Amino acid sequence: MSAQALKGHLDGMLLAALEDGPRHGYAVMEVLRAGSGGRFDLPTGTIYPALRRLERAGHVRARWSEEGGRRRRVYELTASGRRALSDERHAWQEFSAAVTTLLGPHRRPATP
Amino acid sequence: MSAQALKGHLDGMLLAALEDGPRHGYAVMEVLRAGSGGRFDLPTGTIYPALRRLERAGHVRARWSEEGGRRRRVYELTASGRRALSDERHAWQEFSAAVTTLLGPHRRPATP
DNA sequence: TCACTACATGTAGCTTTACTACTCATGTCG
DNA sequence: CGACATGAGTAGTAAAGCTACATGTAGTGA
Repeated sequence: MSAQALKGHLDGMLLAALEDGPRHGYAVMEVLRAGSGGRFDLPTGTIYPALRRLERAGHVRARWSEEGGRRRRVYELTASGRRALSDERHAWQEFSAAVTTLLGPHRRPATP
Repeated sequence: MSAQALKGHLDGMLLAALEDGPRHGYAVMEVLRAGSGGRFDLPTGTIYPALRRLERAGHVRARWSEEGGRRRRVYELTASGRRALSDERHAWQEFSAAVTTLLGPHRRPATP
């Protein structure tokens, strides 16, 4: 997977990972890894700053939770986050359709 | 379209635009615009540096052409460029499948 | 007990890549 | 003549993910 292939598409996936309920960062990381068949095995240096970005943007709300001596930062979608997710889904459909069209498949010239 | 949605995917599309024969930069630009239904209306500041990048990488070969007082820089795929295009197509399929899976569609909870 | 691994969060600095905002030049159409 | 499409290019900027690190707890196996 190219280094910056997911530039601009990560936020949508993070929001989607939070759609079914609040999750903490590490869990979000595993959702991405599992849901992509291991292709998106993102380092913590990617995931945590991205979540903070979404928090600053008002798309998620965060709180600390302590369970069994384990502190976790739990993120939850806001209304704005749901709207953003919907927008991202729409944008992704348009984007991926356009790229798929432009990228081929290679139609080899007819040999009559 | 999000500002840097195509980070990392542009090169493949440029290579694809050159697959059916040599083209100059401006023509490549129009292939992307037309082929995306107007969604990828990229500024020259994006397209020309990108083509030079591909040239440096050895994926395209460039030459000057003069027609009717109009100088054009014509780009052509190299063997390495064809390999790269094939790789990009494969990477795109994996990538887009993973994103599509992760992004949804939203399965709303059953209401029995 | 000690080491190692999984869990859990985070930051500083780097790199890549596309975008903005220009410059320069020719041909054509009103 | 002026505006616009064609055609190529650069300098500087911003964004976003990655690398490499720091920090700490809990569990597991030797």
